[in-house]
Amino acid sequence: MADVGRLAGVSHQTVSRVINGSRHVSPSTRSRVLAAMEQLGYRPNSIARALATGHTKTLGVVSSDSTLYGPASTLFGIERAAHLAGYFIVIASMRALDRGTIPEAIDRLRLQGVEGILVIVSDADAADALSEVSPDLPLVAVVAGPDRGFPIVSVDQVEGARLATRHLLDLGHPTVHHVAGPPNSLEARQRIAGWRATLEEAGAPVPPPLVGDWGARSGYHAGRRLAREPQVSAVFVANDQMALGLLRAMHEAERRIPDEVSVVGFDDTPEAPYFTPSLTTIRQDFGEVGSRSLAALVRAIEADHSAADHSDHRPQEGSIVAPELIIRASTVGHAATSLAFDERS
Amino acid sequence: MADVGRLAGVSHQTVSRVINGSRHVSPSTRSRVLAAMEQLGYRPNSIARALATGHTKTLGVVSSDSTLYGPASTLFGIERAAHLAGYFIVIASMRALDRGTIPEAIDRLRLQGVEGILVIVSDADAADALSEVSPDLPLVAVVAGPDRGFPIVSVDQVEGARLATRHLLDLGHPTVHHVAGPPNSLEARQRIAGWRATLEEAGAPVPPPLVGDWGARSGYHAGRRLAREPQVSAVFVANDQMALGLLRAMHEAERRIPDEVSVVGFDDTPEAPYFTPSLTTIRQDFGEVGSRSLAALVRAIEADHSAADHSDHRPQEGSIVAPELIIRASTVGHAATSLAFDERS
DNA sequence: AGATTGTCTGTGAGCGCTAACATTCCGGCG
DNA sequence: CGCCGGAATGTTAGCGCTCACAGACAATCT
Repeated sequence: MADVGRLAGVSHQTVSRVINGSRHVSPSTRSRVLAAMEQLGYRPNSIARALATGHTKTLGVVSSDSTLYGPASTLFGIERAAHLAGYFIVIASMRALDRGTIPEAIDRLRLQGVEGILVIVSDADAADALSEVSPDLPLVAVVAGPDRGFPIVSVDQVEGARLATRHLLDLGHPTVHHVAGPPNSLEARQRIAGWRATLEEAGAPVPPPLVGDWGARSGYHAGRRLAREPQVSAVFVANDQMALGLLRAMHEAERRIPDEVSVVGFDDTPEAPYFTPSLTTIRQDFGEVGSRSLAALVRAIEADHSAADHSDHRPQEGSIVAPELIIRASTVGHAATSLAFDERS
Repeated sequence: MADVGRLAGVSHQTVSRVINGSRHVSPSTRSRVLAAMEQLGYRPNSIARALATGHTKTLGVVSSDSTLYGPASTLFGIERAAHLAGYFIVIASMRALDRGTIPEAIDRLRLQGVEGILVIVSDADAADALSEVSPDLPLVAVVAGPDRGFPIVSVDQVEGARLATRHLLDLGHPTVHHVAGPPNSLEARQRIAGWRATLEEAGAPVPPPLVGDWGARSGYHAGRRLAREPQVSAVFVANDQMALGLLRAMHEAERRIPDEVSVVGFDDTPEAPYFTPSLTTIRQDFGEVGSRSLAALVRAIEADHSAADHSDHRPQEGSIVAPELIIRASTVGHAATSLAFDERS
């Protein structure tokens, strides 16, 4: 920087002013400095700047290392939004999102100098552990469920489950069976809650939900169980992968879909239209969740910088994204909802 | 740090020595310092350390923002390995991996102070652009194809395609049709090459490959085309998602699988066993690719630190991971390869 | 005994930048 | 004509840490 200044005939501080776009630099000086920077191939050192300013322009994302469609999509939504906002994303993934690993990951990121943290969390225990994290850093959670003292952004899981269940009831099914996600998953719990509430409101019996682990395999096993029960006519499966397994099991058992059994999934993965039959499901806009959560975090950070009172770093504004019912052939057999329809959209 | 030193009755430098595990600190001093750190809640500032040492312990990953199974799995493999090696990962994703965006992303990361860069690249033009990136930073590419002047880690795509094609030929099919990935994808090209070479070696005719875009939808359209041609008895599809679409199209056309048409996919996504029928495919160990590429990068960086000669930052050691054929019901109908088999493993 | 080695600790400088204040210069005002 | 204020620039002092060196002291060797 001093070299640039020397070449341009100014002080290092004026170079700094040019870099930071200060208004108090004359146009001629500015262009001389820019030329000198160009000539010397100067690149500002963001580490030194971070040390001097205390701002790293870096955010941490804590995530499971799962390659499930949801978390991965959310992560990329976050990265895109961060890029636009001028922030970098450093990731701390973990095999298991349990009570212990969350604080550890947050600590790693804190040491690394991030200005704020986004946690993509599904496990209930892990979410509880979040409340105990010391609030010295802005933090936003992408997590289903009730308020926990920091901003939350997520898709409305209860509403999604309601849409799915109501759709099946509206089709005339006496009740709707449910293949749930793992018991520790907050999303799974919320989907159970939405499903149950909708059945109860309709006065329909509430069969015991089967429990899966999000994987196609567990959906397959649930499907085998359900296929054996002749009265099962409608199933709401808590994600598309499990729904795939269930479709497979129904196919093996020669239970025709949707004539004998209607199936609704959750997520609307890109493959869902190409299942056999194509899957009615609940679309979640993960990209939107990612960008909204990032926006909330950036707001919190920038409020923090301007606020004199640095006591509470946990702003309250969260955001709920609405889910959407996508009707396909696993619930309704007629042409308007066939593949051809999907292909147009 | 000075405060800690004062409390422990030593200089700041001794505190630094304790933090960095220097051997030249007496046990009693060390424990006094540790106690003082604990008492004051001291956290070392990694930014300041990075400024002083020049090492940020941070690596950049350039990746498309796709949520395809392959790139996402590789990314998490990288993160896991980086964690173990004591490095942080900052990601720079991009919508389109074309010629222009790669250098831009690398520049962003460079400014941010990363010590090395991993590029997960599929697009041929983007890979070409890589060769023009100034070699002032260690760089490892996760990319299919020939040597380009920097270390490459990938799965052997040609071999994978050979395994798939040979498997189908061994089953007695006169030839094997191919649904390829997008023309710009290096993986797609390598898979075409392996498929074509295997057919030619066997003296089988080489039908023109159909072109897809990795999405299930394009596989579906390819499937509709192929289903119309009665002589088609074996299809090698360049990834599992497209294979799903193709299975769907065959099902609609009432072409029975594997009796009339045998299908092999590529990737072995977690869902592949639950397609209808379950999909024979080529397994790629993406996690292994991730960790090997990280290891190669870390080696390059650490060689760099110790080497007096800082002229060439492009070590030549790459690594090729072997693919594996997973036989399931889309090519062989008998019991040994049914779901039950998969479930055991 | 003196010289030599080794261990432990302290001192000062500086990594590259920005914040705060100081200075210069200029035009416009009474 | 002198004074004031604002724009442009310079000066100084850190940000929190590590590096290179220097010093103190004990143990070992000749």
